[in-house]
Amino acid sequence: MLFRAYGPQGWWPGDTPFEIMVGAILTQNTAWSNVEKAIDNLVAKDKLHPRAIVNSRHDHLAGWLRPSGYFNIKAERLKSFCRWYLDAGEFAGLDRLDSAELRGALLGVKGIGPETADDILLYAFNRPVFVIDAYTRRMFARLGRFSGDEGYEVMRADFEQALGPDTRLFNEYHALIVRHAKQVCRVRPACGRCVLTRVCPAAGRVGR
DNA sequence: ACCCAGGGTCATA
DNA sequence: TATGACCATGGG
Repeated sequence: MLFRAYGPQGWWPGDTPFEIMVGAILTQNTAWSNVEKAIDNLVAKDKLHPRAIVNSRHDHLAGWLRPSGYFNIKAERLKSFCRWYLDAGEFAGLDRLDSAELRGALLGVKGIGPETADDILLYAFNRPVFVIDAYTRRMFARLGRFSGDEGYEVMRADFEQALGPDTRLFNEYHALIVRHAKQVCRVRPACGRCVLTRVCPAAGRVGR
């Protein structure tokens, strides 16, 4: 199905675990194309490092993050995350924790909610965690598997139980859903993309 | 000109 | 627990 159409995605876009984490925070409710611009700014200033970010002035950091939207909030979130990340011993220190501990620790960082935490767990730490995003909620609500207003944890548990603890599968599965969302909607009747959008001519309105 | 995007926090009831 | 306001840019 989706895999047939798009092939392996090899997600997440980003070369290092830290870059993946930064992207996960910056992409909150934001188009990825805008996140790329912000990350490019950080790279151009050689600031894509936790220490450099912690030491940056707020107005400078916010300026670099500007294209990704919510730049004042995201500057604070990135800083609080980087402070925590350094204190925790960066990747090596955190990678010692088991998935439940690591998830709990991530959720304790201001600015990191369930979805961002799971992006980081799955794509930066390669832990078997299934990411529930807006696309996934809408798609499976319209397919009838969920009503659309279940809690995040309920859906995550259901997917993880149904698919088994398979990091590579979780990785591809979520990536393919998002990949499909980038597909242009070809008018009606069966645009194929409408299961992922808020409003669909055929399926009505679902979820958040 | 409008709608939306790979959410999260905080205030309120 | 459950809504709602708020954050803000850029592309279609």
